[in-house]
Amino acid sequence: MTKAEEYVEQRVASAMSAVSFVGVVETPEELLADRAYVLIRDLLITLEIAPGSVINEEVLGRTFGMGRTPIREALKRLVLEKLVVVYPRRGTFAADVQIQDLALTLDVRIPLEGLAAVRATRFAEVADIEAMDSLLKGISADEDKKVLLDIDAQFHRFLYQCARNPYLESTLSQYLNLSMRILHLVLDRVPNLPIHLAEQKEILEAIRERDAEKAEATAKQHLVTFENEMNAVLFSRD
Amino acid sequence: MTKAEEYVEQRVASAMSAVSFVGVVETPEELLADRAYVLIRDLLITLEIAPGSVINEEVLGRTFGMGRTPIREALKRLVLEKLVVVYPRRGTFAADVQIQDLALTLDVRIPLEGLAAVRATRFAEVADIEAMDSLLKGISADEDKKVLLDIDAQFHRFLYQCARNPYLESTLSQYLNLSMRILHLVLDRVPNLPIHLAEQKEILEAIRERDAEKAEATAKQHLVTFENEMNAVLFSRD
DNA sequence: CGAAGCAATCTGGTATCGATCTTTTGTCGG
DNA sequence: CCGACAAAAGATCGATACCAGATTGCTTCG
Repeated sequence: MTKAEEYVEQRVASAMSAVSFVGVVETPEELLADRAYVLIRDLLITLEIAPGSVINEEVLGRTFGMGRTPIREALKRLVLEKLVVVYPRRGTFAADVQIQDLALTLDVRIPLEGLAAVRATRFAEVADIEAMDSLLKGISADEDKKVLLDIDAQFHRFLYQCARNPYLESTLSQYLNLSMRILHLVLDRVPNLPIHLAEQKEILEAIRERDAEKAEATAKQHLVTFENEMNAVLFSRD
Repeated sequence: MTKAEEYVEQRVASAMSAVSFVGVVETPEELLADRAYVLIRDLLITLEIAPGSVINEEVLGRTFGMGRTPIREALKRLVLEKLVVVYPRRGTFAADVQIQDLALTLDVRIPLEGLAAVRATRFAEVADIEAMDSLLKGISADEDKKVLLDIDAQFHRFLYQCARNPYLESTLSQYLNLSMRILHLVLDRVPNLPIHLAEQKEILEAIRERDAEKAEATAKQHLVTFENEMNAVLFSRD
């Protein structure tokens, strides 16, 4: 076993234990390919599999206790989401993170999140809004960064669901994954996540008031803020 | 072999012969899975595989002269694009076309096509614009509907490429596929495709003049026109 | 006529073979 | 002795064939 393999296996093992309580051990009811997808995706997003590193199908399969087929299906899916790159008959790699990709993905995300916010003002149910509201209110700004990040992702997924458009939801989810990966990349250098929390409360308020224009504007602004912060961090070091 | 299988096989065989001149027979350089993806996708878009009909992996594999694995990978990809539905351990089916899906997909497409048009005004090269222009000019409005449809798709793909954003391009391509499928559904009832040709010329003109605002507006309007036409046809029969 | 059981069928997953690319090693020439 | 080219070994994904699990539909028996 090479050093790269050992590294991956070690990282994967820790991730497995972290999610082991989610799925029941003795019931392989869910599809192995789906399980593999979630596991590998999270390893990529959290950078536990570093960008550019080698991904070996057999090693992953052995680590997860499954064959190569579910792994392959998961990887093919991740290729479409641009988190993984496969060079035929050569190897599979975690996709590199290009700083220009931040701007490219946000170009797409910004109008779509705006659309999602507009639709949410029409379709979000009061109960959902209140649930999200209490979640946001229950979080103080001095939480752990990982927690704040998780809340951030939850809020966006909530927004996508409230838009009641499965196409929009799945497209935006993919882009959120890409953004989360970039965020993890500079996680220790990003200064203030609390501001995101405030902006999210503002978006939620606009949805509650059924103010489509305000919801769209604040949702877009939320991403612009994010982009500016990222650029400040990314280009200050460069 | 069931009747459904015979039907699919027959349809597939005709499609194979239709594209056989494209790929060289003796050189399996390209990946079989990619070839299978394109073949099956086009069969779905052109409705040669009817919505709701059964898709049998083995039958497709035999028809294409390959095993089940490439077919499986292609189908998994098509599931993500929502052209195919798989019920685990039960069967695979061509996704149904819901009339509401037209509005849902266009909701997403409209802002993104606008974005693509805006970006195209910045990044499109003169040579590309001229090539597209001569293609559009060379087509008269009384061409065969299938030809006009193909031109329409080519124009959109051209727009996506000129936007110089691979994320945007791949996302929009998926939505274009879905739209093309709906278009094929009502192909014999849709009245005037020539108007699309005129609108496309207008979009191209805006790009040539580097008028971002006009390009965005006309690109969006192009889709609104499409939506109105579709709705007129779809709901008039209902 | 209804329910239980069996057979057929299809996808999910594994193991294996094969093709291709990379790397290493060995040889030859300078 | 060193460098370059060539051949062979290693590694990885691509594809196939086979087996297993699950669901469906039919058949048969009460």
